[in-house]
Amino acid sequence: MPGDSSGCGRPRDRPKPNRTRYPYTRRSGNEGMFRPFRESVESALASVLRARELPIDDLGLEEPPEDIDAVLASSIAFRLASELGAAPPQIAGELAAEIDAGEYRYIDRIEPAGPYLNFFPDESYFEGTLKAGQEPGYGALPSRDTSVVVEHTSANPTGPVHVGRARNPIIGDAVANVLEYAGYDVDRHYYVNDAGRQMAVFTWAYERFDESELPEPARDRAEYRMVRYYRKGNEFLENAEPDAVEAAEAEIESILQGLESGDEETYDRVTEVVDTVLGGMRECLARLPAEFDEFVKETRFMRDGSTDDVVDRLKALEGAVYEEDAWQLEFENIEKNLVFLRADGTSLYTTRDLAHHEWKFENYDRAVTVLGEDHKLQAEQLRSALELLGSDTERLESVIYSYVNLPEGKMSTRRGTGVQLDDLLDEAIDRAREEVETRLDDRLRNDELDDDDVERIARQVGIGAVRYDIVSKQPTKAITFEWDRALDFEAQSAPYVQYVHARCCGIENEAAGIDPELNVSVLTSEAERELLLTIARFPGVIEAAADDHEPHRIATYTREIADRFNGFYRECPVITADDDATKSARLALVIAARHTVANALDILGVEAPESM
RNA sequence: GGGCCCGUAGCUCAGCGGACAGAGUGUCAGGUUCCGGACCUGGAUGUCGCGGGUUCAAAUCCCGUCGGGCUCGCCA
Repeated sequence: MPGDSSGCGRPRDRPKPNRTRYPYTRRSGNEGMFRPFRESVESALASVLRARELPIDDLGLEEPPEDIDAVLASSIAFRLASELGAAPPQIAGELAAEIDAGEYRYIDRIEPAGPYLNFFPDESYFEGTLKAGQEPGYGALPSRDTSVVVEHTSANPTGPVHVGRARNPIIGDAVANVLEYAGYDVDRHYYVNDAGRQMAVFTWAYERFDESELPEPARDRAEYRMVRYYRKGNEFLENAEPDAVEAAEAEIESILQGLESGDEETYDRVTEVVDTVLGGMRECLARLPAEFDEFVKETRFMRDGSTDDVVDRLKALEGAVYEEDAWQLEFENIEKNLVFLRADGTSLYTTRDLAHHEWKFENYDRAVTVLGEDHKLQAEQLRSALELLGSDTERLESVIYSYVNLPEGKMSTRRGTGVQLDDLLDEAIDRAREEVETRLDDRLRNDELDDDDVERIARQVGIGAVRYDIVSKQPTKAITFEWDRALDFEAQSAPYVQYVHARCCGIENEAAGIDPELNVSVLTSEAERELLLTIARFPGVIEAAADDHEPHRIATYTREIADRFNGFYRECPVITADDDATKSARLALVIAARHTVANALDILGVEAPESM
């Protein structure tokens, strides 16, 4: 949906925080040749079908199997068989003969292969790919002039980020990245649940208990110090004398009421706790790194009156009922009612989230939310309620992931069970460091890594491996966390791809006296051609991954291009090639491959080391 | 019990209407006087959970069934 749908000042006017990870990409992109080639194929097919007065709504386009070096194929002949009363292979042959490939850009020839039509690229396709690949921003698609807010993580500020939730920032960051590469104007939001009962309990506990009553924090950082109050408070509420619990509940209730009525003093008390804990959590997330343009607090939508407004409009809806001392909304296709106002007049999380999402719709063209599968029902209710309130919910999309569990069960901040993300990252870095050090002795390359390099590589490889492991799988698949599996650097992992990038850098460094040249006429070997074809596909992969919010496709692609590059590396020496023309052309190919790998890794949030 | 998600090689996973179901790992056998061996080459390995159906074509869509996860709070 191009263009502006609700006209309004967008937050993109605000200065963005410094996200230093993206040194060159996403601004000066180059979309390369794949999509233009596909357009040519589409118009070629459409034209021949139109001439026969056949429908053109489904061209049956697909990518051919690996052993066929066509860029695209069509299975249209199957669909026409009954209508034309001929066998698919015959139809394919006729169609191929009726299309004059010369009339269409980038298409060299069209060959029937049984029932299929294969579309082969001409030299300009390879030339254009090599040229586009020279640009650091290769792969990034043209601007769509459409703003998207990606909300992810949004973990309650109750304590350290544990691995159970780690999928959220990792998937969320990659979804935001791939949308950015696909030409959307992206903002990343963390929605802060600072108005719920959990925060009232936390605030009460923080004020009620003294640090001397608490155990040592597991780590010297804000959220680790603070979570001790939260756990202590919850333990108290479960085990203390009834009178004491009652008094505590009264205090908690007064905090909730204070927030609801907009009491400044209450707000300040809660905010102190929220901001302190959140500050620590941000430091943890920054290690991934997952950074945000804005932390949006739900109290904002209570204080500005928009939640009250939503409540009034909900009450006026046909499905609104007052039952069992609460205002509820009935849905046609969801069994469970949405309770949106308690008898005491306080709102609920989803009520505030409705106001939040209306605000998103006012400020962005589209909204994507990354959330755990346990929130799925709530998300469906939210969508339906928004629809009833008059929003166009086509603009809202969810990415659902299932939780990472321990072999022994769920992780819980409140109970203090689970593996902290900090611990996982530390362990990953430690194991990566060991790996670097054991490999130090038998490195072929003579480039003297110093201690800082070792530390850098350990961090890039260790954190990269954790991210890659999570982002490379479909989010809907359940994961049981096991240390050795999560930290396996062999397998299909980040280091394998990172190594290709480092190899490219190594070659480029050695190639000091050689100038890259965009001369595909000397890149004739199968390995060179296949690498170029793989590079050419990159923008198409980005487009598909962005359309479906599936960053794991980028991870699959990184393995393919890494395989292709290693094949090229084996067959085709660059520095020691026979003649200068070959050296220069191959160097250009290495550069294109490096940009492609770097940008694919960038989308995944994995660093691309120059040496390792 | 109702709803949703997942079930593909021993293990971890791609593929999600079309050309013989693919990788990695593990296992077996090999490869570096040559740009980075965290690499590469080759062999072996599958009732795509099971049973029906739709289709010219099903791992892919539909129905049923079994196994696992999530969910069905005036929590978030």
